Amino acid sequence: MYNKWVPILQHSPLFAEISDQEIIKILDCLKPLYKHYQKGELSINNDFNRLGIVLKGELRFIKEDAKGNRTLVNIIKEEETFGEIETFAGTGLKPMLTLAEEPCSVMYFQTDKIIGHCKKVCSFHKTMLINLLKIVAFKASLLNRQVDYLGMKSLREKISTFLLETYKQEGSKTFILQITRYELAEFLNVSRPSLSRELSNMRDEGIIDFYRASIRIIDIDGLLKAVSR
Amino acid sequence: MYNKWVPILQHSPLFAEISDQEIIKILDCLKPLYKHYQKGELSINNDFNRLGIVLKGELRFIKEDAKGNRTLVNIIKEEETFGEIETFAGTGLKPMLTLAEEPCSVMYFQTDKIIGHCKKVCSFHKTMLINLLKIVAFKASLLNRQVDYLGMKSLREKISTFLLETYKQEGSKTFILQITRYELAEFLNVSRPSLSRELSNMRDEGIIDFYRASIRIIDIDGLLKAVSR
DNA sequence: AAAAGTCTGTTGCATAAGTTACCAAATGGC
DNA sequence: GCCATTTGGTAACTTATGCAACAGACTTTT
Repeated sequence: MYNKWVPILQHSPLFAEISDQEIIKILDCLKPLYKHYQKGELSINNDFNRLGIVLKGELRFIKEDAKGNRTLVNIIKEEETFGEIETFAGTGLKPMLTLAEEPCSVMYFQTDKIIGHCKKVCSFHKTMLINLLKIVAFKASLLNRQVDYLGMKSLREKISTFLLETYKQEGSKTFILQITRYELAEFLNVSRPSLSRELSNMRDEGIIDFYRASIRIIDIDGLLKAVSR
Repeated sequence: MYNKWVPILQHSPLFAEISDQEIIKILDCLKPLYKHYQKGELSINNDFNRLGIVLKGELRFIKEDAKGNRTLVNIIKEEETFGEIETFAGTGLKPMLTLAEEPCSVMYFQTDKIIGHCKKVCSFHKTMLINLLKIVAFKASLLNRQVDYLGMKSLREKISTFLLETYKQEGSKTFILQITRYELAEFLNVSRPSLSRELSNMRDEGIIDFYRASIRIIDIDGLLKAVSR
């Protein structure tokens, strides 16, 4: 019954280092729920007491406020998990909307079955816990990074940090950004015109040069100066 | 040798649901390093590949930028752990300074010993992993909350959210804040005068009343209006 | 009780960033 | 090749917030 999904689960970080046979055993043991969302289906996810993994399609998490304004919070794609943090932190959960743009299949694991002290201490169960630990830690480190960015006082500092980070990653002073201005502005939590304005200022000061997505860092020290508050 | 610290470890979330005897077994198995920091000792923590737990005293984590400005990032107290996120996420670590204001004892566990596939799958080892998972998930949920606050566009929204959160928690429209204005301003990532100014505005609008640490919510809808963007 | 220190509110001023709008350059469909 | 759409830069204007400085209320020390 579950076997159909093993080839997909196999590639999920949740089942890293776990063989096909073991995955089947785990599924037999954890008895996950299986849920299918129709194309365009919008549902309220107010039960966060379980760990989800998207098997097929993608699931969009949407926040809706009292006025009915909707904000896209997250997109979970195939093989990715969601709900780990709320589940294991045991903190209050914010009910959210989920939207399936395309048909979407999801498997849900009950928390207490994962965490519960089932006395048969199977080694693959332990591996799964380690995988979960890595997944949650990784998400936490992403949040950490986001907190760092959001906490910066000036737009100049945000931009400089971002460019230095990209530079370090790319290994070259010239690179092509993989995100649009709008996305970058959203990530830095500023408005797009403000971002463009400040980028232009930095260009006028001879710190960087750019044309659309391609950026060239001219004066590294200029960037560093903005970063070291 | 390790036994001395068992009464302290016992109360740490890392060893929740684990008996004294089992703790000793775990220590025997994981062979943690033991380190003592002198009063006032300042060291560079550039080796984040291990999980720390403070046994005695407290350890301050300090960020230092190129210009030498120092910012207090975190204070880890007795029985609390640190370094889990960086350790298990396997992400690049930011070297930080650690400062022991008082004499401070710390135990370090090597990551690979916790995560490594030692074939003896002891049940308490599994419990420890679950505890770790909960700790990291909880820290992630705190980060989540912080991201939410930092991402808000207006100070009014930040204050309103904070007051509504406190109201829900306290169960009364009148309560005493347990933090100073300065600390609240820092948490909301605004300047203290700006915070005071906006609080006063809200008072003038009849939404709240306050005197120093004591706050009274008068118009819940006024708060909600600011929250629902 | 006086003095010193801390916490908080208030004000005026400077400024960074949001907003809106518009245009140009690229991209993609037909 | 042409039109529609997306993406990005710019400018004028408004506004929220930071900053610096001061003053009053409370707290602690002596």
